[in-house]
Formats: sequence, structure tokens, C-alpha cells
Amino acid sequence: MLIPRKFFARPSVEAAPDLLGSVLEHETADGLVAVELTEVEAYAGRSDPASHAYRGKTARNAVMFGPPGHAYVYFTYGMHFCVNVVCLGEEGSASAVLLRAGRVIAGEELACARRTRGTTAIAPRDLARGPARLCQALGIDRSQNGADMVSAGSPLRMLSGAGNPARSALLASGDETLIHPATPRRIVTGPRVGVSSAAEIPWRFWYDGDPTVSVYRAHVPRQPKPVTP
DNA sequence: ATGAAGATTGCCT
DNA sequence: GGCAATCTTCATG
Repeated sequence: MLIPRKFFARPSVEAAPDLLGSVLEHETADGLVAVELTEVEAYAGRSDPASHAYRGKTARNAVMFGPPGHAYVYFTYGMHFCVNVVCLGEEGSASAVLLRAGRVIAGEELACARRTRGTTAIAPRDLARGPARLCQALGIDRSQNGADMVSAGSPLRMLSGAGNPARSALLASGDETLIHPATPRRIVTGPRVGVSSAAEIPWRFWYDGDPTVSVYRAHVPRQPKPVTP
């Protein structure tokens, strides 16, 4: 069932770990893809140097200053999209949770088609393993920026882990490995990925040992172009 | 107007 | 493990 909007009406640091295990669905003309979230990161907005909202409201980050439960989608590195759910701590805090990785539990064929490059096959665990991969598997791009994710009938929606349609379908199919992952569902926390400022703050949350969690990479600043002597 | 860096990924050695 | 791809955004001149 749809997650109530008030779930997101609190600081992202509190909502983030509670989001693990819930389901993100996107229904398009091509079909439905659903992902069970296994890794997220909290961004505090105005008070967080690592947040896109740290320096105030701009055209790009405007959605984060709006009501909770909406999608903040941004384009980065000239080729990737990432999706956040807007939260609400203090009024205008512009906090959000970055959805970093998950397990595809419905629409695997469609997700695979969207992710496939050339002829190389992609392992199921890698379909949504990383924030840009997750968006690609779900078909999320610029046009989903600002979408309400907790409104009935929304094509892009956040569902609680128990009782959602995709999970029910799995129960019916009897696929035990997907219903009950082999790895323990213990939540652990650590530093956020690829963040240069406030890198010591452990606001990344994930399922310990889950194979769909992205590999950690510390932030590496790119070297400037060599200057001709 | 201009340029540097970026909440990343995939391919190369 | 290193680096290119690729383009938007924001800060600075």
C-alpha cells in the first residue's frame, strides 16, 4: 500500500533507514518495474554542505523546498539521473533521501532491456545497484522531477514493504529467494558515497551484506587538465 | 561569458 | 585501480 505522506514529514535522517525494504514502482507505457530499496542516503538540505540545497533554492533544486513525498530528480555527469524523495524536518529545510540501490522484484525483463548496453548480459543483482542504474532500470528521467510519489494513481509511487502488489505477486509465485533474501536484513550505516564535504557524517543506510547494495567509492576529485609548460 | 566540478558508471590496463 | 564520457549548474570575472 501507498506510504502515507506524513511518513516523509520529518527529517530525512529519520525517514531514510525506515525506507529500506519499501518498494518504488514506476508504471509507464512499456510496463511496470518495481524495486525493493536496499540502500539510501539522507541529505539535510540547508544545513548540509553535501546537499544540493545547501546554498539555497535554485531552479534545479526547487522541488526539495516544496512539500514532502515528491521526487527530486537531477541530471549529473552529463549522462546520469538520480532520484530523491523530499522530506520535511524544519519548514523549508529542503531535506531529502537519495534512493541509491534496490532489488528488482517486478518487471525484470523491462528493467534489463533499459539497462542493457550492447550484447553484454546484466546480472539481476546489478539492475538497480547504484543511484543512476536504479533510475535507468525504472525509466526515471527529467520528466519525473517533482512527481508526487505518495498520491493514489501516480505512475511513480512509494509503497510500504508489506502488502504491495509486486510483493504479493512474488508470494504467489513462491520464489523464496526473492521473498526472503539469503542475507540478513540488518541495517548498517556509514559515510555517504562520492561526497566531498561532510564526508564523515554516517548518513548512508543499507542492508548489511545485501548483494544489490552499491560498492563504496570514496570521493575522488578529478585532476585538472595539465598546463602546457 | 567562461570554466570547473559534479550525490556516477563502464571500460581499460 | 585509473580514467574518459558528457553536459548542466553554479560561481566568478
